[in-house]
Amino acid sequence: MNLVDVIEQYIKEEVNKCDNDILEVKRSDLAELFSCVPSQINYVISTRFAPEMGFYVETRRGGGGYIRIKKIPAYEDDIVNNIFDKIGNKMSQRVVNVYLDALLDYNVIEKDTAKIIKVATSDKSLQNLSQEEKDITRASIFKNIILNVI
Amino acid sequence: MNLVDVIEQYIKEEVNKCDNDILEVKRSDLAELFSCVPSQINYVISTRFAPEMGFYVETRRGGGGYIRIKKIPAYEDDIVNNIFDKIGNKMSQRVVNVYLDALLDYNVIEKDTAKIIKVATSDKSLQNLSQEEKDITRASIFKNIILNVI
DNA sequence: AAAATTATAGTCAGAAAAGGTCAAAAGGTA
DNA sequence: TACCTTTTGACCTTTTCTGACTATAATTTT
Repeated sequence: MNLVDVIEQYIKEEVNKCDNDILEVKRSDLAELFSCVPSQINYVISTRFAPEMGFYVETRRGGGGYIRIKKIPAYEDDIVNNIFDKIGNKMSQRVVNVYLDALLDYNVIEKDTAKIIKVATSDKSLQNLSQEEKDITRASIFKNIILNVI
Repeated sequence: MNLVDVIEQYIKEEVNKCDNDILEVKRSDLAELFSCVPSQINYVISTRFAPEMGFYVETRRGGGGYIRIKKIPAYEDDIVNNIFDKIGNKMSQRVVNVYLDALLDYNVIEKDTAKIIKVATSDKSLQNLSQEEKDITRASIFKNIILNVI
């Protein structure tokens, strides 16, 4: 497993441990913990904790600076509609996973179903298409499944 | 025996040795092991480990990249095997339905799964694509899901 | 209060570490 | 010979990691 993956997993676990799903850390502490340069942490944050991946990140520089990572709460009431509304006409594979996780969290779908949707919308299944077409098709498939199956 | 065949056999043995029949290797390691160019490995994968042959292959580029080869056990089933033999790289919506009915008939898949496949491969879900792209993508989604649910 | 210092975090470009593609050359076979 | 399969290599793309330099906030000094 890559360093990014290790750090990503660590942060996710820590976030889950926290009340309100808000974690506050010092970038330099993380860097030290994983023996890497501080900018590696920025790399992890930007590739794995972007808003479209279901996280809000706030930071502050200077003395007492921090990185605050918050899991975006899924709205319990009518999560399906909420997700549907948030979907634009393009979706990356990662974003699909974020929503599937949320749907699983709230027991809207089962693990097997999530797996099937994941495969249906995977880059692998859409491999003959360009990146743009992949993302558009993914969003379309996902929406249709939500409307017709869930 | 050709190099392709040697590598094919090696991979098959290794996959069998693995738990869950999932093998993860580095392309460069394989290439080194068999003293060949890395792209030879791609040749082996694409000619011997295609979905039609009962394998599911995922890869990842970049640092820490890999090739993951998964054997689909149920592929030994005659029904599945037969269907895969017949599917080309394009499928119309009608053909998808025919095969779904067959798979349902033989209890290879469940009703819910069939429904998701039907929606995912519908013209509606693929509406942004040309007819040709629709049919290719449909076949790809169909194969990938079947390989992952049976 | 202003200036200097210290403590953080951010940015960006380039190196490194993979895997992918495609076409040409080589080898076999009907 | 004509065709199909295999092998090779040059070039491409993606992902990760590193480090030099920049920006901002708090604290200390003058």
